[in-house]
Amino acid sequence: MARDDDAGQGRSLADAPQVVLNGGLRCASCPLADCEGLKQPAPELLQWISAFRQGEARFLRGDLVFSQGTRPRHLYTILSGVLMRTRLLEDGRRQIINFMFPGDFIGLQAALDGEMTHTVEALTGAVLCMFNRERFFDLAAQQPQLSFDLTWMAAHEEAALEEHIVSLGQRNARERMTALAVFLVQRGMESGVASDGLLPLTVTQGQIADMLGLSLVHTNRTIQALRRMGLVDWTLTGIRVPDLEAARSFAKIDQSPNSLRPYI
Amino acid sequence: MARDDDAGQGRSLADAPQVVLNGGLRCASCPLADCEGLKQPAPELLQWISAFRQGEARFLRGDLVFSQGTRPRHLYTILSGVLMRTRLLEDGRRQIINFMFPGDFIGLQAALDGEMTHTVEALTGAVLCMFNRERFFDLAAQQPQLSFDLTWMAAHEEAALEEHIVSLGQRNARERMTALAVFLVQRGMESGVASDGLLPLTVTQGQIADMLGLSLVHTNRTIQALRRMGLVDWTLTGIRVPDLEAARSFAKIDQSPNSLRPYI
DNA sequence: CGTCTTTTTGAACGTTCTCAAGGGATGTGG
DNA sequence: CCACATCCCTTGAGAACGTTCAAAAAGACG
Repeated sequence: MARDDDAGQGRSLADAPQVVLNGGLRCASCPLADCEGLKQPAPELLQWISAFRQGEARFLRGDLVFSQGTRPRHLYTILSGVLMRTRLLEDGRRQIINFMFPGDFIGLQAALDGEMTHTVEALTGAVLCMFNRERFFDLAAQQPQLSFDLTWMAAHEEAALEEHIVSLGQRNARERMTALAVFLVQRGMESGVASDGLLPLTVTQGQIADMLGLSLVHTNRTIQALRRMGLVDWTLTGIRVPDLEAARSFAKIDQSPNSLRPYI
Repeated sequence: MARDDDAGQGRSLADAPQVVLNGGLRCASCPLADCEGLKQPAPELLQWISAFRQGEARFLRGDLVFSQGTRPRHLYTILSGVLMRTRLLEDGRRQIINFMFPGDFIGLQAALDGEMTHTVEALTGAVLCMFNRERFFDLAAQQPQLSFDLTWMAAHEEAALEEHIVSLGQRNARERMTALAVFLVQRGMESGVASDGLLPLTVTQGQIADMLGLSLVHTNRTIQALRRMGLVDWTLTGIRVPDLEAARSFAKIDQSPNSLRPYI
């Protein structure tokens, strides 16, 4: 309802991202190792991962990591940066499905099915850890803990989408936007990207509109309303939620007890 | 927006469902073995499953299999029947997340996290195959194929929710309802529950409203509109979509190539 | 036959959308 | 340094879609 075009301001898939074959950071110095919100892999699993990883890929804001309908050759773990998953209807309407933070695994669905049902676009500069898609599951079969973690991640992504469905189905514009802001800030804090109720992240109002299923105009008015109410201050440069508890109660979010998130 | 109460017309969780310990059908005569839409487990996996299963549980329409906020002791595979997953907000608003058909696995998220984030309710009489939650993952670790199937199922459920998010975010009432009808009929045909564009299934308009995030009144008017248009004929006793292709094109659904669904 | 649930209808109201236009910031080329 | 283009945000006003309240009709069930 909001989008005219937009997607693809950055380099498209055709322009290869900057790839560093195994020369980049090794797992021993993985930036995710310091992240508090993450469950660190056991030494032997780490070793396996280390042997399997192919290198890193760097993307700029606006770059597409995957494109809906294509068959990707790689799987990725986000080392740094924030990305989003979007889905296009034939007539150009666009829906943002979810956002992805450091530690998240990208491409699981494609790895199983072959063809992407959505597009993944970088919202900030991003560094991803590359894996080969072909051999992934054969090798995963030898690592029960890894299979378990994969299942865990898929199940939790599902839970996040559930929450999102509740938002779209039952909440009005203000509640919806508040719920999204709280979700993002919280998720950012778990990933060490946000702190103190502030997540520095460039999201345009057009993108917010596509995430919430609202028109651009109404999105703008809702942002202003929440700002006046002191609940959420969302600007081009970041999201601030001064009182998370107040925001949660306003949007009727029930705080889910979050266990430690594994990563690969 | 629609619900007053409703949930729990049947027996609640307190009233135990009818449970048949291993006396019921054995895997050798599993009703799912004949289902065309399902990928049959390999013999050795089947044997493992057979040893692990605890029996069957039978539920009536309206019975709750799981209740939001509780810690279930069992996991289930649906042998027959149709169920739905719903989520309640504090203030009583309810959102139906998805429907579940024979072959679907129930309780994965709870198995990982302990606490249910949603309720599962039987829409028809249902027979479920019971597994013990505690030992499930220990044993699954010994069956790589099983781990893979679990990941597959979680990833695909995620894809279904994605589609649902697109509906809620981007489609208007008519498109939304058409998309849901097509999804259900198609899913029913894969499970052998529906045929010829007709799915016999008792869903009240109140439930449809909660699934689509619409008010009861508007749901009713939308049903009538779609009936007049000859696209979807949805009554208390079933859903009929005379021309699936026309309906798909109206709702802008891109036919996803569906691979065979595994089950446990 | 009476009760309960579900569907249907009317009418007023409110949220959200669309159309239309203007303004601020940033960047590029002349 | 200015002119122009682009992107994003902002505002106004009317229309459309969807909600709420209220009540009645139609089925389902014992």
